[in-house]
Amino acid sequence: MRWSQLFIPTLREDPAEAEVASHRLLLRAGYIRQLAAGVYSYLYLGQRSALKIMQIIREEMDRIGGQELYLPALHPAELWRETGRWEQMAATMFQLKDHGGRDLCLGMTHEEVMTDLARHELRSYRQLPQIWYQIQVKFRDEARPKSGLMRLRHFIMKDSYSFDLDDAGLDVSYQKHYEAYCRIFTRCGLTYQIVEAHSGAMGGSQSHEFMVISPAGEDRVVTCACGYAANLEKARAGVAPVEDSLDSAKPEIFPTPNIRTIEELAAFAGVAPRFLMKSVAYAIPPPDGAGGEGKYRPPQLVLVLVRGDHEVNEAKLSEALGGAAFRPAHPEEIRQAFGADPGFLGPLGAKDVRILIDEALRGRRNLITGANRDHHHLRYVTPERDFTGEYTDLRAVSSGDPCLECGQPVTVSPAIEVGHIFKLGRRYAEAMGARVLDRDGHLVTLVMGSYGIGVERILTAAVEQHHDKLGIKLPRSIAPFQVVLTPVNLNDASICQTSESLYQSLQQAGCEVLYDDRDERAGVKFNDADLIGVPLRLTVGRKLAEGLVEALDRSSAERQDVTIPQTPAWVRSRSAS
RNA sequence: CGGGGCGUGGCGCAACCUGGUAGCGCGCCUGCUUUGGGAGCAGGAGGCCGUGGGUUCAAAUCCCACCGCCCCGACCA
Repeated sequence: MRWSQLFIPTLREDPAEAEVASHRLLLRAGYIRQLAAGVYSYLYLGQRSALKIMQIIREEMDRIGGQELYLPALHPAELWRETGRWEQMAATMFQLKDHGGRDLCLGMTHEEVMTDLARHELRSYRQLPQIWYQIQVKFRDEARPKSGLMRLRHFIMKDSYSFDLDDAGLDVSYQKHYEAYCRIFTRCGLTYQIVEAHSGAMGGSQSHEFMVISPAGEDRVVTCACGYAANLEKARAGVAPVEDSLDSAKPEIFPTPNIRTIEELAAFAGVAPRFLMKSVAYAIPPPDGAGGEGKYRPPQLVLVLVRGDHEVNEAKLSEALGGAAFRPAHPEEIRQAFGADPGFLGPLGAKDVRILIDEALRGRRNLITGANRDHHHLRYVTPERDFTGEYTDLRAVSSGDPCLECGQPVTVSPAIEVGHIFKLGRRYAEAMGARVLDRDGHLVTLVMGSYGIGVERILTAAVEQHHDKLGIKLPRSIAPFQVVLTPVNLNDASICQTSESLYQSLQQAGCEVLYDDRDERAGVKFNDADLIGVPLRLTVGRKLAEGLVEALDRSSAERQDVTIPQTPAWVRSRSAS
């Protein structure tokens, strides 16, 4: 392609709204332009990269026997009501009405549509297993789109769904996806980490996420040198033992005027935060309609106790509460149940409150905690002796905690989620009646898996992992072009002629070549080439008299002179497939 | 949804506080010169100052409301 005829709107300056590197560079390099918050147009270069990513995904999905479909993005509400997700997902789903007032939505994922297809068409165990996938736009009304292509309201996802007769079949389909995903992310040039994941609102028994460690990431992963890796939502770790005083004193109230935070309390009491017990109050609202007409039912309050220097992990809390919806308790509710303001709460004397105690507090004694009286705390509080509750794992792991597998300190790192695989089990098939006859002629419910990859997130993560001050350094496999041909001065007849003929021969050799035939000064061309991230650059100029072009590897900065006849072969030897 | 910031030619910004015919850099167009890391000179095009209302002789500027975008938090498949 001749650059002079292409639309590659590079920007000399950083756009003001872009903060993270990938967002800034993709805008500057002319890959994308914003239409609205979380909605982007993919321009020529961006689309070329996206198509390469999608092709890699397609090849690897086909390789595990996946069959590509294309399903509607516009869904009738009834389908989502069948699984209860019309209401459950309402906050992030684009819901709309047609002229006749019928409820519709824009698909945020396709479990319902795929399962609908399966229940209508799959009749017999002989048809199983099936893996169906699509590469489709998804819509999510994100509360807060951000960081360019990192969190979008409108994005491309490869989503696949497996249908098996039994759990053993699902294990096989899941494993195939696991391996396909490894190949996909490796081929895209990403350094990634596979972590145990929380399956959240998707439901299901087992789940892994494919994460790219990056400061721009929104997720947090816990990793250990021994290989343990998990999403922070799910991660577990040990705690270093704490030496409590062996004093057998009874709880004793003491005044703590205006001391509301753990830090203030620790300083005031002259002890480290690990000797404090933090009390966090949550409320579980009663289900709608419960309790009869007009009868107010207060929410169930839950007091979560963690060590002073620990944080509550709400994903774990959700699990501990059996998936019930919960929220931080309101100040009035707290006053009602505890008789004190937040900051002075504790487990002693709380009325009608369920108490959950983090495992890290097991066996501790003589702790300091709130007295349920404003401006007062208690010391010498010992769990079991002074109060009781349910022990469970509720805290967020932090860097330095000992790994449960090997005892070494774990690390918490920010990461970009590029892929997620779930064992869904029978949840959707059961709700929607997707069944087949088994060998014995019995109707059995299908066992499903669901597997997603964010196409834009691969591009974003690749830019985050591969860039420098000058611009993008995309891996060859997903770069929009393999090589940029840069004549230093087109007014020089021999440079011009050589470049033209080199352009022809590179094309004939099957190289994806971007020919910078613009009437620009060399500096402009070099800077643009560096910015847009084409892996190889061929400079036609100074050394032409010796019959040489200068080759540059953008990534390694390695330079090499190549004779003109050898150039196409040299490029091909360094190009992706 | 809570907190903060910002909206002025394509991009980055100034003018706003202290009201009086809108300016700078980059980019764009034309010509000449130049040509290996974002050239020089000369000439030129391009702006409902986010939207609506109000105050005023007069509003980009002051007041009110709304919309949009960004950041932090909450939320998140």
